Amino acid sequence: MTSSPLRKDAARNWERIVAVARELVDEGTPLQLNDIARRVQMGVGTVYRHFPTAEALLETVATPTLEALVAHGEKALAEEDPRDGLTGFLTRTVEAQVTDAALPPVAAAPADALPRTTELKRALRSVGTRLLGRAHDAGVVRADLASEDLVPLMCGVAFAANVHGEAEDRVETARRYLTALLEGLFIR
Amino acid sequence: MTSSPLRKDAARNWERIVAVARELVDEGTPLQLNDIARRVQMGVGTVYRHFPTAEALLETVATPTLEALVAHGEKALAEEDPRDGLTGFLTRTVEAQVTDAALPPVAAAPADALPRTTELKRALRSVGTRLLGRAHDAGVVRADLASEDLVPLMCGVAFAANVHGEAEDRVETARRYLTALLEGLFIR
Amino acid sequence: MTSSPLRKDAARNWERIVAVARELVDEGTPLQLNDIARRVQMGVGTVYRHFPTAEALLETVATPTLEALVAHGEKALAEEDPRDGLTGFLTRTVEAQVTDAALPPVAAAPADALPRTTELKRALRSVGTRLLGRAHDAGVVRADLASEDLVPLMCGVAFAANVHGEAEDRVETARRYLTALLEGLFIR
Amino acid sequence: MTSSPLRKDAARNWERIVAVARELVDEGTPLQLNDIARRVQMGVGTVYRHFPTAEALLETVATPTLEALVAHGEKALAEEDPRDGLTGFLTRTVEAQVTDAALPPVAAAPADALPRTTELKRALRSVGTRLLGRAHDAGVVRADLASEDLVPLMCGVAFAANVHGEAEDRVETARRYLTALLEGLFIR
DNA sequence: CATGAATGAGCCTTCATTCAT
DNA sequence: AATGAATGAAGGCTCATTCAT
Repeated sequence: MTSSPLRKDAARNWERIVAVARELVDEGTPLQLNDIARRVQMGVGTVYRHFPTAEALLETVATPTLEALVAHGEKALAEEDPRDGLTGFLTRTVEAQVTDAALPPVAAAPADALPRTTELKRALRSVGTRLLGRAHDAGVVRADLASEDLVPLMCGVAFAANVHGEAEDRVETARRYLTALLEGLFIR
Repeated sequence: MTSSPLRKDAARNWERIVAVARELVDEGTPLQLNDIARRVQMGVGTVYRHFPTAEALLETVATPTLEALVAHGEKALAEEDPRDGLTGFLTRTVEAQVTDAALPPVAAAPADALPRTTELKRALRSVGTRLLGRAHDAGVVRADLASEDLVPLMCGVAFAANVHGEAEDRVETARRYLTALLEGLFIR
Repeated sequence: MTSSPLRKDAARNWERIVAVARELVDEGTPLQLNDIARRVQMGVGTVYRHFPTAEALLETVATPTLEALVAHGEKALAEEDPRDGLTGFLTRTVEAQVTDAALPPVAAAPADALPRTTELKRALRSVGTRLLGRAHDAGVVRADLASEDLVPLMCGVAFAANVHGEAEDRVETARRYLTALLEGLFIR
Repeated sequence: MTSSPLRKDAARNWERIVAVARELVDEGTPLQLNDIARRVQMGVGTVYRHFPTAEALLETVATPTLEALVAHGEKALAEEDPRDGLTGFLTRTVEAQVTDAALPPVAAAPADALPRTTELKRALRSVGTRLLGRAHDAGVVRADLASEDLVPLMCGVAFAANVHGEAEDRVETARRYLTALLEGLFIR
């Protein structure tokens, strides 16, 4: 009844798969479970057991980033200035989207493959809502900006930066776009 | 032998293909030349003769909208107020992107399939540049906003609206997002 | 009842087609009637009227070379030495096969598309037979060498030279191979 | 995960495919992977998994013959008379080319699909070179005959025999042509 | 005669998913 | 649990040939 040693094996496999998937995402290669199985030297079946779909794997790859964003958001709630808190959070979010190719599709997807993802996205919206609420309460933000707009807007900014150019200054560009947008969202 | 404007029957086929493609685009179905051939009851070869790739067809579908945008842009140059001119143009652009599903992929694509598309996109950027130039000259717009940013930003706004919800209020949402952004772009 | 002016047109078209086909053959491009129609700026139908199949066109392209070979063969009959006559003829034949890419397929084909080709190939075999006959009569050639072997052997030599290398020394190589073969065919 | 020599069932499929391919080759039908899949009653994917291209399959079909030729060549090295050794080897080679329709395209192809084929062709050239070397050393062969000429010449002889007639006496014809050629290659 | 649009069989290839081993 | 062979629908594209204009 002790946790069998297979557990360890399985865990290692899981890690290997995710690691390789991360590499593929980083180099812009579309995730295909067959392809991954070959690269990690496992049977397709094994990969499928761990990740029933490519989306599930992608979401898993994106998870750490999502977690970090949530964590950052929580911290931002401790900021003195509501405006700075919200700004910092949104900036981080946009940077993450532009930096981590796993994020945009996960963030924009209407449906999730993993419960964990749903949970994290909810948590993210939740901090966003709270941060925005503080800003609203302080009267520093446009009244017609709802918390449901935050994610779409961040996706939009990241998307715009990607359209701008495939170059390496996308973070730069994204920040510039976000700055302009925030300028419009906040009340002076 | 003279490259005539297309024979009557061929022209009819061309129209049928484009019409069906437009329907598919509207209902969100991805364009596939084989699929289209089946639907229009023509041999695949016929469709391929008219449109060598799905992109070419998509661009053809998008063409009227692009033309309308360019036309509107030209008119906007006649506006008294540089700010109104630019705003009107960008609004139309965003509305078009949200309204016509053929536009976003064409607008965001780094390469075009048809010369006509390249031409239209160039024309569009051109009016945009001129409208922005007037605004710059009048000192009503952020100095760091370059004309190369216009297209990406409009794509971003439209994308954000699409992420927000698949519902029918996307135009509404897009306008709202654009308003906020413009608020940030223009100098008060 | 006078030969209509269309004749002239048609003749010019015919020439254009053959000229372009020759170019294609020379550059190793496979002959496709559609392709050719585009290049000569004619309707496919026109090309088809002149040449019902690609083979017919290829044979037409090969015709002048075949005629030259026949002509040379006739002259070779006038040579004093039967051996020299045959040798010269075969050398020319092999050179032609290696030099003119239209020849090998036509020579090796079991069936012809054009009567003219059949005629020429027959004429060629005929001179070959007569030249070989003279050599036989003079007792300078292996008894088991039949006139039906001449064409295949020349095709074989050319083919060998082509296999040897795609380089430009194929004529050279072909001559070397033919020399060796002739050494074996003639009696010393 | 260890690249095992193939699972039992997979091996059976492999054999079936190769067997059917061999039949097709023998009856002169061009190899098409889809066609084969249909004939062996397997999914196309299965055939593609085993043989990525038609060439790979063709080479696989040709492999046993190539192996036999190499084996024969090795034995020929043991022959007393260098001339007999070389003659025997070349005869076998030509016979194989005329007998096995899989051989000519593989032999004449400038590039190979399978490493095994490259290996075998190299081995074949190698024995050829050694056999020719012995003949050269014994001074029984034309000085201008290089080992690179062997393959082309054998291909040429086989080709000539095929041109001669599609009949069943091609082996006969090929032998006759080879005899004549050898007569010219060896020094009396 | 010339034109060239239309045809559509036919070939190639990929990939998500299942399932026997 | 792991494996990886098998599947086959699906999509892409070409090209020889016909025939209405």
